[in-house]
Amino acid sequence: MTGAQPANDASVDLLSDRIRNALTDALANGEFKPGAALDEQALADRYGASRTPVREALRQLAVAGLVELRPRRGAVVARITIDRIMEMFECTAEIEALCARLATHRMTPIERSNLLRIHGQANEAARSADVDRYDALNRQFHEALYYGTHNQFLAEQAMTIRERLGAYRRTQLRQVGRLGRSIGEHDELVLAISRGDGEDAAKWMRAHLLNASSALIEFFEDGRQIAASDSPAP
Amino acid sequence: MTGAQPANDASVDLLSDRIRNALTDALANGEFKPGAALDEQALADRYGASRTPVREALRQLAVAGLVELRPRRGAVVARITIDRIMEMFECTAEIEALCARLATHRMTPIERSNLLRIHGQANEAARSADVDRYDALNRQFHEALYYGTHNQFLAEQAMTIRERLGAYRRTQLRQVGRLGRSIGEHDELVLAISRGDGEDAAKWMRAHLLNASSALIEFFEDGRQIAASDSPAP
DNA sequence: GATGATTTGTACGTATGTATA
DNA sequence: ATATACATACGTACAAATCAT
Repeated sequence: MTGAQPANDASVDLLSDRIRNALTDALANGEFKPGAALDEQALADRYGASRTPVREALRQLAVAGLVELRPRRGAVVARITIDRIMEMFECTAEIEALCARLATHRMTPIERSNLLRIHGQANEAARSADVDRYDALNRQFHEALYYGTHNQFLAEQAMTIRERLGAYRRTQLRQVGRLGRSIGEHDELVLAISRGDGEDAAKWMRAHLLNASSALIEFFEDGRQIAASDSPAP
Repeated sequence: MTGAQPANDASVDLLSDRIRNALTDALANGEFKPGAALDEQALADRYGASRTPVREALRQLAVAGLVELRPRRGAVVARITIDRIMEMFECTAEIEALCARLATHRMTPIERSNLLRIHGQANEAARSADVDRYDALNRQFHEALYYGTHNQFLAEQAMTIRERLGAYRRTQLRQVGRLGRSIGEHDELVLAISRGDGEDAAKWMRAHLLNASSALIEFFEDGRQIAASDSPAP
């Protein structure tokens, strides 16, 4: 569960790569809170390496948008505003809607039946309220649509954005009732695909993700902060 | 002309940043051919620095997809197949179509009139067959649409992809007749936006970029290779 | 296939700029 | 406001792997 970098993923015998992957996972899991300082020496100690590969990993993560690099002032976990999360959700919603539209016409019969199988399993997981299992199947479902576009580049873009939203997506699924509604939206999406109606599939996918977005925003406006703000008192 | 990295673009007093920017430009201009080896020491000499900042720059460019990093075997300019370029063009076409649709409804009057102004200037440049000027205005035109979506994240995504296609886009514009057709397509797009018909604007934008794609493919299938292949004889 | 040359990957040292007392 | 402490940025050194012969 690390990335959509094109090649290079093969041999991960480089320290800097291992550190980058470890940090990516840690960030996606919310292990480091937004705004938290990422001290090079501390990370070097944590991974039993010198500062050099840590620095390289941090620079790479900065390009991917996961950490913020302030020249000569160190790296912090990317601080993110609610507005930006909303922007990211809208972007995801539109790109995944696009994937749904293209995949509707391009999936092979095998891919289509695979999608249905995943959807069925997700339904079961939802009935037994197994959030973690549903989360995993949900990801599989969306990834099946990415690759169903038969456009590898687009699929990578979609994956990358989805990964960046990962930490926020999970909180949202745990809201009461959200899981059931999510399944319902998938139902409609799958029906539209089966009908071969790409535009309608896109519409349902967009609605699905915008609903998830709304759920998240409500959740946060119920008093919680997103970033552990460290800005000084005015 | 450097990038869509969120923050950090402010103070470029870091050597690694300057080198990264210089390399980005060099790559976009086709100064280094795909598949060409990027020797760390050679680049360090070229930029009057040590290998350390060069390495950091290369790692960053690898995340952005501009160079390919083979562990312990050095970095090469990202090799790209025609299929992948087609995928990238389709992805750009769809994402820019999306931008056009959103921008149609979201641009402020000022942004709209600015778009029209740029379009007018591009028309002039096209009439005088000033390809370089047209190229610059064309970029402004598309960027105006990105930011017209009022979704900063989406705009950054669009910019990043556009940059990655930069080196290939230019060759395509120099084909006979392509420039005139490009203007005609912009005309229709601008009309649709003025009418407030977002769906139609999206349609024209998609067509515009897919045409550019076709032009490029024909160009390459006329005997030219994309990557200076260095694979060994079979 | 073995050996030498070249280049990468990592560690470490030092200077410069930033934060803090 | 000045000085001290500290983290970063860059350079250099060396080990290990790749390549060329």
